Amino acid sequence: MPSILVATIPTLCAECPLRHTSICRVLGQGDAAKLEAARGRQFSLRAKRLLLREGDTPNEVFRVLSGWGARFRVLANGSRQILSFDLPGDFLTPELLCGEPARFSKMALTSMTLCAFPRERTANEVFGDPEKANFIERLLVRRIRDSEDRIMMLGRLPAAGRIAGLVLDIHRRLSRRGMAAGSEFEFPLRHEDLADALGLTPAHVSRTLAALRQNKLLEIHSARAVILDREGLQKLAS
Amino acid sequence: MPSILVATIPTLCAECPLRHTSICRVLGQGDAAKLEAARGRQFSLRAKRLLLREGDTPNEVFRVLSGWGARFRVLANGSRQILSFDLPGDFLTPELLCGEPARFSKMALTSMTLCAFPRERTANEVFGDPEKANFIERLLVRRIRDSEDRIMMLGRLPAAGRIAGLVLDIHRRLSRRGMAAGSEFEFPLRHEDLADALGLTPAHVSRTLAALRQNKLLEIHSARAVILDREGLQKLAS
DNA sequence: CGCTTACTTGAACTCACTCAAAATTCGTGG
DNA sequence: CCACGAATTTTGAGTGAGTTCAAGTAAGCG
Repeated sequence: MPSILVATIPTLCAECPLRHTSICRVLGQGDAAKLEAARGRQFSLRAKRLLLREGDTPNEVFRVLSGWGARFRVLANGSRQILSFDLPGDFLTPELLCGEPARFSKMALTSMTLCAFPRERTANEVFGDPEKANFIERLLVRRIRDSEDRIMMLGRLPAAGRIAGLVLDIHRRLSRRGMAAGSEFEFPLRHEDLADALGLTPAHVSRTLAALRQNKLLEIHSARAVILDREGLQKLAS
Repeated sequence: MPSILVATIPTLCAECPLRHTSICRVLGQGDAAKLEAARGRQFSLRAKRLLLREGDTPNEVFRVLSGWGARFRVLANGSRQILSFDLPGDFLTPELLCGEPARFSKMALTSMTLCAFPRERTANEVFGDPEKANFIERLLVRRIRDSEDRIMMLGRLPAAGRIAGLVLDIHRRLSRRGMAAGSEFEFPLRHEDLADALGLTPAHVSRTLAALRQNKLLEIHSARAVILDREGLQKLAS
């Protein structure tokens, strides 16, 4: 076991760039002190560590401050299906607010920093107020939409289209958070992660990415992605 | 245009076997008169008719009294991806309660009978009361779960496993409603419907069903399905 | 009974997989 | 800063599951 670890200096909510968005806006309502009071611990997680195991009923929910994660399930035959990726700023596990056991695991893909919120207190806070409940409602509806987009991709698109769709989706999510410089952005996913999300094998992901690069559509190099031809990708992902 | 049509005698809520379940329980709370007041028209729909077109913002939501339907989207290349099947008793389009435009179409696969509820009034009724809102919340969470099950199937299972998983899922849903006689039940889906839901072609669905039949796992004949080996199917669908 | 729709089956093909080895990149410790 | 080992990516050859296209068969339905 290697020596550890960054003694993280917790970010104060008052100084957090994310405090006006997502769950933090809902819980803080513009008041940093109130938000700080709602928040639990803040902590880091190294790559490949599990944040949550299928069947767990965690007593915290989270917000991602930095780093990428994956939500996945493992089949009987041992293969992994990634259901979604967790990006910086995401509020994690709205579906676990009610205290049901998780139907999925969550793993850090890069090292991550997370803010934790006590589950039960947060649930009470949120479901006690129709307007706040509406926020969760929207999150759930968005997750349905995203799942169904994925179903479309898996059911009806060839490998190149699936990759195009996923990359565009991630780019859109990062852009909205100001985390993409135009068409270029961080992209720490390994081929194996892409494969497990898209129903492919790492080898075929490699070949397909090579083809996309050759056709001047998309470049992925050393944990960065560059969209060269948005139109073209969009067409592939119809 | 063929001559029409069954002058349906509307089922009275007081006599409806579904009145104590799902949305009808929520809206009626045991009082048939109250439910009758909440309900709008009741009507029939012939097979292949659209109930809803992608982009629509319908001013009604529905409950299926009888018949099967499909929720689907159509890709640029014209291919159809079925996202889910609507069975008798299902409450349709909880995600449209809020008045957002539909991201999918809905079609009757067999002839259907539906009860309509005015959307806006129902939404107010439901979201005004935390307990009722909770019902919708659960529906949404279940839909997420179902979508993610489908993602698993499409991403990681071969054709036989996908079919096994879908048939077991439908059997489970029908059983809960008392609509399956043990391991035998109505199954009006065409091979094309299965194919469009499972990311396959009708030809391959036919071949795979033949194999399942040969292995004494599952028989589908003239709109009926018989589960011969539940264990075996479950294993295929891991 | 005839027509349409759905299902089955065959042959050729293709996309993606498997298995394996080579090349590259990354992380770590010296 | 370099060197080493581990992880990841690339590439190749062979295979297989599922597709496409087409023809033939069976099953509903008016």
